[in-house]
Amino acid sequence: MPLESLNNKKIRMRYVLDKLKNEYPNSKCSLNYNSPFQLLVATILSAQCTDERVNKVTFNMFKNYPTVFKLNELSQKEIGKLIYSTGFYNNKSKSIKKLCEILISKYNGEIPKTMDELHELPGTGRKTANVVLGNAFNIPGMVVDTHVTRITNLLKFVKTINAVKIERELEKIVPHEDWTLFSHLLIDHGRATCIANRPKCQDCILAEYCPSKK
DNA sequence: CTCCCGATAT
DNA sequence: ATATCAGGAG
Repeated sequence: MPLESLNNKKIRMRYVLDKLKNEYPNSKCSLNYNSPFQLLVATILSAQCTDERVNKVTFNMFKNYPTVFKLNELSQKEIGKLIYSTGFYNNKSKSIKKLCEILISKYNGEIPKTMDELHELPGTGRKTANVVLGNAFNIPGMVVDTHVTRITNLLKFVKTINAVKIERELEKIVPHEDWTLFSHLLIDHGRATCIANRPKCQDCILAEYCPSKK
């Protein structure tokens, strides 16, 4: 019984992935970065903030402070000024300042490549860690953000808003090689069509697979 | 669960 | 006015 329902989800997921890949052939990370460190910082900044705004902030920030060593020359307060417009600037600047210190003292300025090590870093939860693993190091990670949470629930692939549970469920359903791409596809679709609180179901390419279609 | 929090669209 | 934006920490 559980096996049958899992297989059904895997089959339905193949159709959904096929549709999404066809609709968003160039789907990829929309944060701008030139190194694993920059991606980590940009992803921390992206909490409850549009990527567009993060890119505006990091454009100037990474131009003047491109490395962990350069950025660490700034105080928390100075970092806070640079990232102010992304919101939560107090928490984020505190995380980034401490992040720089730990990366330098413990990792010789490099970015660790395991979930456990990344997750211990300030401001770095599983979502951020998986973004870095997948996009900077090509290590497949299931990123569960606001779009993935919303759309996988609407599609009834999962029935929970617990990010870890969603991650575990999706890892069973989505092919391993597509884990990183999957979040990018859903983010693209969430921005273009399956928009929070006003989904454009009439224009949705997934409508025939969506139990929540209006 | 609550708090952190500015920018933007509706 | 209100909801939402590539969440994380306590």
